[in-house]
Amino acid sequence: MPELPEVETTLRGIEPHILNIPINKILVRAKKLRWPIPEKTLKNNLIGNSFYSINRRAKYLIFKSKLGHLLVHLGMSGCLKILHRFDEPNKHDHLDFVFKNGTCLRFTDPRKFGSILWTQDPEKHFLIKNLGPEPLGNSFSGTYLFEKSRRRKLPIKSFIMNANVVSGIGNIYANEALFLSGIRPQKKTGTISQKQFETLALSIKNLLHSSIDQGGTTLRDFVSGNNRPGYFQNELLVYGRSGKNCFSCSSKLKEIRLAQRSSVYCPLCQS
DNA sequence: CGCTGACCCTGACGGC
DNA sequence: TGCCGTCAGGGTCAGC
Repeated sequence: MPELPEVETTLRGIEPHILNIPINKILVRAKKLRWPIPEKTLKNNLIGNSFYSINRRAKYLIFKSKLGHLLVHLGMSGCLKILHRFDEPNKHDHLDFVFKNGTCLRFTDPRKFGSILWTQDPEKHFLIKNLGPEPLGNSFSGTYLFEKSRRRKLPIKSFIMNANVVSGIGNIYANEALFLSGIRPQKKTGTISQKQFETLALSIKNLLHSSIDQGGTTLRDFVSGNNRPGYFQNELLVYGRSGKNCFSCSSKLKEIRLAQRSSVYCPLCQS
């Protein structure tokens, strides 16, 4: 399941196989995911047309074509795969783009929390326009977080997981980044110093970079677009390790729930 | 405006 | 073996 590095890995995996190849067929097998799939619009605009680029914004993939743009979000359980020849779809294979050369781009999503949408102007789309800066971009920094955080009372973990503050930090990386920064997930956002925010912003950038380098985090059966699994799960320090010993000080890691998401931290290393 | 909790959906897993 | 409750990597939205 996709966090930002998985989405980036997916982009890099599928991009070489589909750019500038005309689309022959679009097969839609689900009526709706998070929102209804705009089947007619997709067919009217994309059949005979092709994608000239794919970009990522937060966890959205934007497939650009000359008539408009396809917006894809993988939700909790979605993935995109390249098939070099057409295979019979399984239960949760909701959408296929079949290209002129026989390549098939297939969207699979058991939980149907993903999104398939069409837009003329991604920057103005309601799901994109309020997103905060990219965590790997230049405008995301400790100073930015500090200024945005004053008088905020919510837990720091909820703050950095809010896509309007910074886009693309999911539960795994929020837990990991707070551990690396020595900050407890439940600490009130407004009480955190500028220096701590500098550490946190840097931790987030380092974490995401190294995860992307390793092809993302694979839990259960996530497979990137080029069918290679990621290896970052071997490096997780706190996520999924509740009750186990801290790698740094050997204390027993604690788990609490914040906004219905599991939050694991070291009671000694994080304060 | 800021924040919390309910909700969308399917599948896996543990306890009884 | 099956039934039930809980949990899962995301995100929106109503309501206080």
